[in-house]
Amino acid sequence: MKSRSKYHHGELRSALVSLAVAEIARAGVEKLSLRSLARQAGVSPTAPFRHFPDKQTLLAGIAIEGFEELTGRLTETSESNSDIEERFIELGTTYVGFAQEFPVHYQLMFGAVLGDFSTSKELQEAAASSYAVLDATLAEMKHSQDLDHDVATLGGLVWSAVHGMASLVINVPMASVSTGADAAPRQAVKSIHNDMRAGLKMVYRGVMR
Amino acid sequence: MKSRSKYHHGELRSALVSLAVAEIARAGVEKLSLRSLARQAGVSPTAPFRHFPDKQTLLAGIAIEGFEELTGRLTETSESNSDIEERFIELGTTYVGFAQEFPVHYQLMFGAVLGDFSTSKELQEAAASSYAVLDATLAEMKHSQDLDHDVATLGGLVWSAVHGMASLVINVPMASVSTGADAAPRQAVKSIHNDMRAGLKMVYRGVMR
DNA sequence: ACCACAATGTGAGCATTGCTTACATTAAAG
DNA sequence: CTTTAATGTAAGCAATGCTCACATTGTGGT
Repeated sequence: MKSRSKYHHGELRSALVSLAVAEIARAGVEKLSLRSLARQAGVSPTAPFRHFPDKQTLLAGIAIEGFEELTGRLTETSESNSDIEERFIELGTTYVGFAQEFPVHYQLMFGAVLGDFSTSKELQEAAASSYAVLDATLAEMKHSQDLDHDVATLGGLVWSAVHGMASLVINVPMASVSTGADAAPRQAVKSIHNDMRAGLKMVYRGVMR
Repeated sequence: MKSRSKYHHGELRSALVSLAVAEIARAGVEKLSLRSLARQAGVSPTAPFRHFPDKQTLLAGIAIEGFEELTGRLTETSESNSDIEERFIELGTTYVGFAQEFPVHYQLMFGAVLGDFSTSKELQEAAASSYAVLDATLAEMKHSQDLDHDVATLGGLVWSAVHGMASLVINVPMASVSTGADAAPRQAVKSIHNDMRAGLKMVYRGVMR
């Protein structure tokens, strides 16, 4: 039960994260203000500091939340696909799908705003968990398929392609550029996005013998 | 000749851009301060506003500078490679090479910090120029090679892979993560980076019939 | 050579921000 | 039920982005 007096918010931490994500989506990370978040949450300007030592850590919190969600999705995808090639491809679509649904999180997870992850052990671990799922699949492929390139190179290539797709789907700076004759790039992105499975298959076959 | 009195800086605009790039590389875009730049340039705190209406525009200026440099490099690469496949591959290495040498610029050009490009016509045009070079090569490939996929999809795939490589080479959040057993991702990136040509060839062959 | 004028830089100042420090209230544990 | 840790508040400081009124300088038209 909740006390009538709202001296204690009760869910401030998670409320701040949600509000921050919404604010970033609306106005960009550049104009995010802790005080504004506090106002929206109906709390004093200094209350947020009881949950995050500073602004950076609040942002890191969003990234951590993102990695946790991503890890969950990747794990689920991995477990529900026994065929290795199928799994490989589905992991890619899951990855890009996540980026689509959580653009703000993704941007914090892979953008340069957060700088080096070394400042937060929690962040490092959350990120490592996500990559562990991908690594596992890669390792299995190494044994179950005849690759003509080492797994490291394969991983880099695939990761590059998938990560690139995700980035483009999110940012698509071209959305504003391609208004006329130069609409090709945008269509390209849209196309590759619409037919992600085909795209990954192409990469896959470029690597396999 | 320069007047002895330095009431007028003379090169303030470009000086501010350089200083800003250095500052971002050192401390991140989050703690960039116009006043600090002014101090470093030895001018009053309000002087920068004579060259940029606001902070965002200063950042956009960096991105524009980046697109100009990139366009120049891509053009040069394109002109010095007559063979189409060779050109295709070299464009990719040039792209990633640029990202490596100008990480701050790249981050502003393709990150989410700048939001929608629609705020600056100059930015839109600078970006369009860069993509024009890639589009041209893609269009030529369509006619000189037998592709089993339309050029739009091909463009998206290649752009994704190259852009992804560039992003990873720059950010490599893993640089801090992979300190122990999970060093695989980093090696993957390093490998794909070291052997960029081979990587692009894989993609290329995945797409070609 | 002059001088009006646009370009560039200055100084003071305002609202807002991140963050600190000292204190208040509440929830939880003993 | 009391002690204590968790959580929130109030006041305040230095720094920032930006505006406005004013100063200085370079430049083009006569």
